[in-house]
Amino acid sequence: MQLDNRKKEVLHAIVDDYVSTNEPVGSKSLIERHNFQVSSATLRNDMAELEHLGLIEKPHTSAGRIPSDKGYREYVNSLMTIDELSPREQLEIEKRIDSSVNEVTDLIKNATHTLSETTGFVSLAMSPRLKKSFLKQLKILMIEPGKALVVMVLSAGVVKDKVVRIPNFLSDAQIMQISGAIEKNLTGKPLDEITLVTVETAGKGTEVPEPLLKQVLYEAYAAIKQADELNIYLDGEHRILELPDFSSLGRARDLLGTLSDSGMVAGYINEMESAREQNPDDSFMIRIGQEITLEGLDDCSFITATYNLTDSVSGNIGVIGPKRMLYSKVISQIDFVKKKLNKEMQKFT
Amino acid sequence: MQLDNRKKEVLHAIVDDYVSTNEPVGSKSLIERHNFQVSSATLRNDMAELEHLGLIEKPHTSAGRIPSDKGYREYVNSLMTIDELSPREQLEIEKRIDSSVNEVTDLIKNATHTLSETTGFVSLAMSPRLKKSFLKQLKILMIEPGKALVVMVLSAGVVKDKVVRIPNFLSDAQIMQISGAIEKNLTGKPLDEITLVTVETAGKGTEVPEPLLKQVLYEAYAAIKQADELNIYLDGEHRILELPDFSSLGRARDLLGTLSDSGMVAGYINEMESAREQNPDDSFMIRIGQEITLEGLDDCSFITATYNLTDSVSGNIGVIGPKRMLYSKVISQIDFVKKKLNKEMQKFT
DNA sequence: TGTTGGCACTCGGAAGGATAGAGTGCTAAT
DNA sequence: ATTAGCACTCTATCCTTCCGAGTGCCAACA
Repeated sequence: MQLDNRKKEVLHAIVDDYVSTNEPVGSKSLIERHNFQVSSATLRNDMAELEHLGLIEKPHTSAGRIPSDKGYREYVNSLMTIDELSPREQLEIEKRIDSSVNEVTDLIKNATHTLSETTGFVSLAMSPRLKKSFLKQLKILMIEPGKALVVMVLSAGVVKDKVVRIPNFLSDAQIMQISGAIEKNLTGKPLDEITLVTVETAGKGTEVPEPLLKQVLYEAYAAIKQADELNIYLDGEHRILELPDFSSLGRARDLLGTLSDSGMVAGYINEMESAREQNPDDSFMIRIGQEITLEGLDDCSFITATYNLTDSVSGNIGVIGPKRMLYSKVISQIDFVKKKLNKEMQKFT
Repeated sequence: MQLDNRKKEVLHAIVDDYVSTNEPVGSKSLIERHNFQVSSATLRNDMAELEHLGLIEKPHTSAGRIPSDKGYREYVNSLMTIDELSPREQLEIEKRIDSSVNEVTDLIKNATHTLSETTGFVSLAMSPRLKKSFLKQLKILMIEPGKALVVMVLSAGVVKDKVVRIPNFLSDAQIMQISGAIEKNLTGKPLDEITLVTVETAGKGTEVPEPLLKQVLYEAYAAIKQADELNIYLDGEHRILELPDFSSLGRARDLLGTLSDSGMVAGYINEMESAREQNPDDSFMIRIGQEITLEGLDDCSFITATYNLTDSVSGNIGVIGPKRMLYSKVISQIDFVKKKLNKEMQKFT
């Protein structure tokens, strides 16, 4: 994109003004609010040019201009500068993220909630991708005849469990034997290398008769697989209704409808994440308007950062807000929450 | 409330018409849609009377009438008849509630989701009140130095756990000893009779030095207390935006804002539940419009039923919808979901 | 060549009637 | 107790008008 300096400034100013006023911005008000050393006619020429390039557009003939998706994109990529949060703001966030929790999940929910409160938008987080983490412990506890609890401790400091059904007449001792065998043989293996076959092999040494053993092993396998399922934590959905951008109701409905399908959202985030991994420079994933392929999010921007629980185990946290947002501010808020999250997570690993 | 038969019919007809059309209903359209053997003028007199009694009201002078909260109340208490769901509808619900889950919590979430889909409203459930259930098992598992998992199995067939911090240098054997002592002494005690003192007494017999022991016991106590905390499961919040009654946006915002505070909602449901326990005849709790003391729910009705996990352990499931709803239908839907839930829950106990 | 003042033109939104229609309450007759 | 008839009320809708912010373009200028 070849833009001379003044045109860049004009685009910058248009985005700023539109973000703060929610009104299409015209050449005259641009002159009034900013110190351009040229006349409004000159800006009009520049604006015509910017419109020609598809960076801004008119809602109708005799209105001012608003940034297009492409305009926001240019703004985000090359125009804006990101400041650090003020100490006050940092403190506020630090205070809200309760560091006394004992489980990673609670910490993430906490951070998500804080992020929604700080930005005023919908926030969301993806649970850590645990595929690369490995089993540190696995115990099967008898709950009652026919029912057991599989407890797994993962290298990332995460504890997962699942109630499973087992054959009625298995004894406590038998279960412990199986449990021990699995633990002995699978400890240290990354979750994504554990298959049904691996588990069955691991259980070979025990003296439990074949069909019963097989069932328990299958349930253990299912529990392990469930441990690395991804979860989405959403927060502050109601805030979307407070934004003037969504006063149209239909928009808000579509958005909330889409968000209620967490499988879809998780899929999309994964997609974004793999795109980001191509460019490891980007520490944020930013999708603006139509760039988002989820239904009902055309008027939104979707910004996430990647947090790290360990080197190989990461997840995402971010917000969904209107395209018309203070990008630099929101990005630094997400960034700070992410950093705080990373810091707190070290305690668990 | 003294109403002659025709006036009852008139009120009934007004509610029915208003529910189905969402328009204030006038005397003339009443004649058209129903077989009243009298003239519209007569109905006008009746309607004036009903208005005088506060059962219906006019949005403005020259409009038809709409039911007031009191009118809906009268309708719900004495006018409507509740039909069973059709076999088709029953089947639909049976099919949606997945009975293959292994945990009570999943079952409840499942039922809540189904209820929202069937009614088209926001649905919600309260987790079972476990105070009266008793401890069947309690195990403390060492996760790593300084960290342990407290696993509890309750009489109601519920498994709860919590990660807790413990003194770093406690050995596996010491933990097992404490765990065994607690289990031995507290098994069979209802949760609401377990206090910090009870737990501390239970731990007396062990050979673990005092301050360390005390810390572990405290953590165990906290885990037990956490087990009977109440949770709210919400579903289908976005559906509220599809209802014409909430097209005003402000209403929807307030509603979703209130619902996002689950502590508040839980408190309110508990309040309703204790009111219901005074009249054990009522199998439903129905609150209409202003009867609801939660902020932002003045245009809603709140209907819940009580499900039973065991005789003494129960929770609630229901919906929040617009006052203008098909009460009889919604009530039978909730009732059926509740019955199905009760049936499925037997598997767990 | 880039910049500027000037000007005619456009269009949406606010403001102000006018009108239709559904509904009401009241009165007098049955 | 019920009914027909009628004058009255109020909202929702449609039209028109009008204002003003904003535009594009042109001719003049540095």
